[in-house]
Amino acid sequence: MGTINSEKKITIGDIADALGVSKTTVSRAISGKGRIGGETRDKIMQYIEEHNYRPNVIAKGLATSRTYNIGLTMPGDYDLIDLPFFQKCMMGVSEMASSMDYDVIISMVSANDISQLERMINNHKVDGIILTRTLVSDPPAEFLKEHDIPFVAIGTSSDKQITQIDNDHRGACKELTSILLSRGVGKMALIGGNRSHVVTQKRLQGYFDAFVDRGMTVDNDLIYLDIESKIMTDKIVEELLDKKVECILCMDDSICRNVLNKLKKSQIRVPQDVKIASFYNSSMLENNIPAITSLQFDVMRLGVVSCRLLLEKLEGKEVPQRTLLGYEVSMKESTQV
Amino acid sequence: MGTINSEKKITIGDIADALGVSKTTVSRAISGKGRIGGETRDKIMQYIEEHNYRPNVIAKGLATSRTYNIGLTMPGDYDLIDLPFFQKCMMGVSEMASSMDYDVIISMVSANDISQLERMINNHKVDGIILTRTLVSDPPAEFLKEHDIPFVAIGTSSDKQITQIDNDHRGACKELTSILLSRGVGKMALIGGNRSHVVTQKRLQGYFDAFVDRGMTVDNDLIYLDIESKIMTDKIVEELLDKKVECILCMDDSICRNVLNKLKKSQIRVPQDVKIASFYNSSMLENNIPAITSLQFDVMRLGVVSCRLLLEKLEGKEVPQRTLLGYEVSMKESTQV
DNA sequence: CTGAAAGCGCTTACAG
DNA sequence: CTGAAAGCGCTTACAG
Repeated sequence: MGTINSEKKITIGDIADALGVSKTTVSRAISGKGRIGGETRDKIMQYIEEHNYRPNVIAKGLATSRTYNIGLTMPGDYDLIDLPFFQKCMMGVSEMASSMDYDVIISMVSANDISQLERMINNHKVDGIILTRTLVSDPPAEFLKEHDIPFVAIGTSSDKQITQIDNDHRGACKELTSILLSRGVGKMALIGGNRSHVVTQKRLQGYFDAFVDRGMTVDNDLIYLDIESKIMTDKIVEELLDKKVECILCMDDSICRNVLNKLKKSQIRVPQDVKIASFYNSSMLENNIPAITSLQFDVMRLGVVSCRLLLEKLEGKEVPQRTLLGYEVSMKESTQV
Repeated sequence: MGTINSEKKITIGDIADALGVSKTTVSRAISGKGRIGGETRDKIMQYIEEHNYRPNVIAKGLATSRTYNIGLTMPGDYDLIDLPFFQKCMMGVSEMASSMDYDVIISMVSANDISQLERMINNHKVDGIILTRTLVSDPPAEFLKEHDIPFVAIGTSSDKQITQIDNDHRGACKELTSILLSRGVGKMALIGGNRSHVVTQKRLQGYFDAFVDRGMTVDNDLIYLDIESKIMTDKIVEELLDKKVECILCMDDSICRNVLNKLKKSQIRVPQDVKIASFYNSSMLENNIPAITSLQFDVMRLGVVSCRLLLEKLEGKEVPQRTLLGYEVSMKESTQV
């Protein structure tokens, strides 16, 4: 370990001097661009290897006006911070970026404060951006478009100009609903969040798709959206129990948890008295007793793929405007007949 | 918005030309370093304001051999990814960094793979590092020490050379234990995780402190450490019930959840049959029915403070080797007498 | 108080 | 196949 720090920060110039070649030649050996003799290159590469030379990415960036950094937005809202979704995305992004010798800079944004994002752009700290969610009115996306910054978004947007990567929520919801219908679960309620979220619409469509597919009609009285509080959830669950539903489909794990709590308080048993399933997974639900039937999405892959697409975009390649990733349906005790 | 992009990337040279001064002078006006005439400065600052000039941080970095980036390690282990702890730390770090015009680059590390960290350092992408946890044998910390990279660590380490920021776990555990003892809860078990983790030791000490303080003796038969699985937890809970404990103290929220699940399966009521408390908070426990008594730590502040200390260190200031942050004891239904 | 010049460590036409 | 030179956008002794 004494050797590690013995010769510090050797530069392209040092190599050139040591080997009696020009800096240009060294640069070419490293980048692989431009013609260079095989012998010369080998000599240089060997020296680099032996002396553990690492190019200064900052200097390279200044010369090529690139940073080899990509920005990743993370939600700054306090209520979202608990969701492992964003952390898993980040893992995927980081893994892919790292493998391509890029680094990822994070930026906390909320709907009404994108100042961190602005700073990052204005300071020219990144080559491109990954947005970890899409909004109906999307200030971060608007800002990036105005400033001509390459970016991709995890999520779905109606804006055709935005490169999007998302799970196939619609297809997944359709499949889960279908499976339950095929098992004879008829009176099936659906409760979900903000209907102005794109994902809410997708889930709703999937639910409808399943009924249409089987030639059945949806009972609109069993659909409740825009649920925003535990209190609302409690009230709705009571209504649903009065209506004697057989199953409650929850659009996400958070709503599902609230439903489960309410049922517990009301001493209703799952799945004996009512079945439960969730259109989104989380470890919380898996660990529940009974385990909850839910859709499983590979969130880390979402990060990997979106990072790959952004990097391709930065290379000037064409990328598909929308990429849909798969899912799994995980049937558990909570929907057992 | 047409104006936003109309004149792109103006440089210090452009300003100098436009105003008939030298680049040196412009640089001085911006940095505030070196003598400069009031009028000249005002003129330059006004121009900057009007033309929305933003210095190129990369170029500045190359000239000063700084990056204005700090690195933040995040655990790459899949089992830790669900913990909101790291995300909250990140929020705090990001907020402080941003306010000082620094950016934060993330790096996923696990005990047996610090290659991302190495890359970041070798590529000279950051000025310093924040480690979000400490390990008994700590490869990331060792690496940083060898390479002389300034860093601080969130957590506690026996290595006196490491600048550490941590919650006062010992004090907090002592206080919660004390409160319960003072309420007459006598037969109180303690169960926790890996005893080679520093935090486990701190919590254990706090528990002992409380007994010693009140002149009571600890029953070692009620202490179980190195719990690593649900199965172990289940077995231990059974033993504890046989021993007729009045209360089970869980060292963290994850263990606590497993205990609660086991109790539920065994139809043991909380708090009527046995009381429960946790030495660590999480929204999961707050939302539990009944709500669980626990220690509350302000994790975001941990991030803010550690970032502030790192930045001070980078300025060459002396910082305390160890900083302890406060806590709150949150008494809930689960320990009601 | 102000400026010309060198330098940070790389890349890349251009010329040979 | 190789090199001298200019340039990326800043900073900072040094000289005036």
